[in-house]
Amino acid sequence: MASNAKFAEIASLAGDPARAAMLHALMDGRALTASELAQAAGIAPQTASGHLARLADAHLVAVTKQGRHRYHRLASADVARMMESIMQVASDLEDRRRTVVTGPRDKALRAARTCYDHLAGQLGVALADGLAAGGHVELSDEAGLVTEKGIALFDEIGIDVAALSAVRGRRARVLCRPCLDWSERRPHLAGALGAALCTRGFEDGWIRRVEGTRAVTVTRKGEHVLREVLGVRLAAS
Amino acid sequence: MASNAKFAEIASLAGDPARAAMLHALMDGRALTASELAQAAGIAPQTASGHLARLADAHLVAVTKQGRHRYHRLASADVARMMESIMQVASDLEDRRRTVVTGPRDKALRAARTCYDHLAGQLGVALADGLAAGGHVELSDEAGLVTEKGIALFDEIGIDVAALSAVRGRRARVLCRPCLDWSERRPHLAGALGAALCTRGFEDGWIRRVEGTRAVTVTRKGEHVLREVLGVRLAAS
DNA sequence: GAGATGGTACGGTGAGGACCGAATCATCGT
DNA sequence: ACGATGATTCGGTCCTCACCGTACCATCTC
Repeated sequence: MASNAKFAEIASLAGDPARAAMLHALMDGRALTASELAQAAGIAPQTASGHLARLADAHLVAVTKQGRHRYHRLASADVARMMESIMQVASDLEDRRRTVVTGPRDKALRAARTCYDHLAGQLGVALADGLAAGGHVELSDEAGLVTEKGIALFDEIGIDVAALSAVRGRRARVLCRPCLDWSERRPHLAGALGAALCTRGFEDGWIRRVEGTRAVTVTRKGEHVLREVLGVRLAAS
Repeated sequence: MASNAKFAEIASLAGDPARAAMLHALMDGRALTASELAQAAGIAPQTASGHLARLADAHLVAVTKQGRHRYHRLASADVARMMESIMQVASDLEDRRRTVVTGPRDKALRAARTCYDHLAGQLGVALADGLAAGGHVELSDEAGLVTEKGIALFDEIGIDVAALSAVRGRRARVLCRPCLDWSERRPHLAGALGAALCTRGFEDGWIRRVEGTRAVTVTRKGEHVLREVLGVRLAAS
């Protein structure tokens, strides 16, 4: 099969530690400059430049030129999904080998972070659990759906579920994808709905980015909304 | 983050052409011997042995010793999903570069093949389309669900949907995962339901494996069942 | 214009690893 | 027990590629 070569090419590109670190840094969905990515990977700018050229050539990252800066971002949601699925296998491996203890530096990341365009970590899982417990979504390891009740709830907070995808069924809509969380090993919300919730959260000030990382913090306002409206039960931090 | 190293390790393992070919050969879900995999990858047995040891160490493949043979299979559905997601990105790349013409040797594979534990290719897509058109499942790019009507239909052909997963909702069940087809670029059925349909197809003689490949053929009986019961419209081959 | 900063080619060095030949171990058939 | 077959280990060769020093191009600032 001809595509075996392409397969190996893609996997190999993601398989270099430096490139993996750069791709990892882009997983929050933002666009970063070449220098920032070089620093994230801990390599010299020239080296990073070479790597980024290869990643762009393979359409793993997209480049936007802006003045003397070149902004790099993940090329598509497909790439992000690929990264997630590799992370899933990698964290499985980590578990089986039972080597490292949870690094204290990861604490903020494990509590709440963005994963490309949606929320992950304990917050992401708690959000998914809360919505599932309230009967607003139904989730399994492999698929998910929004219920009628969920459609009403999301409408309340300004998310038009119908607009998120072509209308299909009447009773329920299929546009919420479960995404196994590598730190919690439980599904959280991804897909169009997960992205919309995350965006809404930033816009309405429920959550805020921690400068320079994928971690996010929940604001006081956010605590209230999450608990009262979305049924999220957050462990005391 | 500590898991970056593991990530790179996994991706790097999948990124070698020889190992990629072996993993590819295992994508039909069967277990193959070391020699068979060596031949599939076009390398000497000693080389394959080394590769397989590394793949097993990273828990990408699982090994079953049986007499003087050692059978290797994909370690988990997670690994298969990872492969699929990489294939997705790789086929995207292939499209954009517009280099190769569809190889004539791939014809059988494009028509109908297994993808780990479910059906793919034109057959897989047509099956998904037929079930969706009949209102038995609802599919989007990111999620899928089985309708009440679908539950009844699958019960008719001997698939107990309730038994496939823990019971959650009443109206619909979420255990059918869409899986983008790399050759058709349309979703087909994966997940527990996709696997069950594929198994049922082999057991009841609707489809048959083509020796030594992932391709499958539809039997005369299968044509009938697919058309009359499942609403599949197959293009004349 | 001159200087500063982000980013990109080019060349050489060094390490990791893919590969196979030869030898060894394990298991099956007779 | 003996040869045949599947599979692994060891040793050595070769090549790819990640990395950075140096030099160069592009853009912004003054």
